[in-house]
Amino acid sequence: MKTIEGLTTEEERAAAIFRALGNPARIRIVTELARRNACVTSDLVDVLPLAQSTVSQHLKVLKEAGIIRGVTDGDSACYCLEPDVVRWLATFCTDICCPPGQGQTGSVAVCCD
Amino acid sequence: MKTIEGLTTEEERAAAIFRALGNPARIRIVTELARRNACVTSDLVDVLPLAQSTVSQHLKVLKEAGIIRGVTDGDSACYCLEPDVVRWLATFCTDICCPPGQGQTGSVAVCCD
DNA sequence: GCCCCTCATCGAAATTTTACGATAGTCCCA
DNA sequence: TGGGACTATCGTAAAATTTCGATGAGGGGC
Repeated sequence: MKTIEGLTTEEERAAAIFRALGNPARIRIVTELARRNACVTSDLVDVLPLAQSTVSQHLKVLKEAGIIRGVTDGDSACYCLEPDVVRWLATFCTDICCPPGQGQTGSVAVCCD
Repeated sequence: MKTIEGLTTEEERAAAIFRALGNPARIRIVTELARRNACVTSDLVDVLPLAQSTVSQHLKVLKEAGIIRGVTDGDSACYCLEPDVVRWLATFCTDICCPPGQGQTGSVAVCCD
């Protein structure tokens, strides 16, 4: 993938997070963490039809993107969401539709109809 | 990529949209469309350091994910955002942090500290 | 008609992602 | 000390993505 110069920090961050979330298994992990508040790896392995090593790999991707947090205390690992990041992402999406500083009710117009 | 059975429709849709947005060039296209409201392909080719065919490919991916709309009237092609989809995505993210039906101020707790 | 401009699609090469089994590390319990 | 449970990492094979140049389709102007 070619590097796009001139991207803002926000855009780069958003692309990285979107990429991490753009996989069915990882979406499932995130929604499962949201539902349970916290999971150990084996919980997620039970939920997903994937090998343990693959789930571990997905967890690594999510962790590197800052979407989840994980602490390995001894022999089990506890994962949970990083809610601030998901909230930041929601704001990023909202800002695309209703850019701040473009009028109070400003909303992106649809051009092609 | 393996299919994950048991995904909800929402999760599948979210994964598809996230995947489409998980690329710096496509994020740039989306923010550019948000800023200008509408662009023809050549506008975007000028903004991105990529070949015209590559930009066209990215536009196709975004269109197939339902994120943008494009009409080809004769010679030029006009693209714009599909704001409802982006708004839906923002709601999806918000719901992960603050799941509906889990108490009024319900927010995902952080487990690992 | 003929050429130019704009854009989409095709085919191919390089890179990245996805997935698995095998392996190694860490802790707990007997 | 030895074995079992739980995870992370490594190596690798298959699949998908990303990018480009070349080509094709469609309209407008000379």
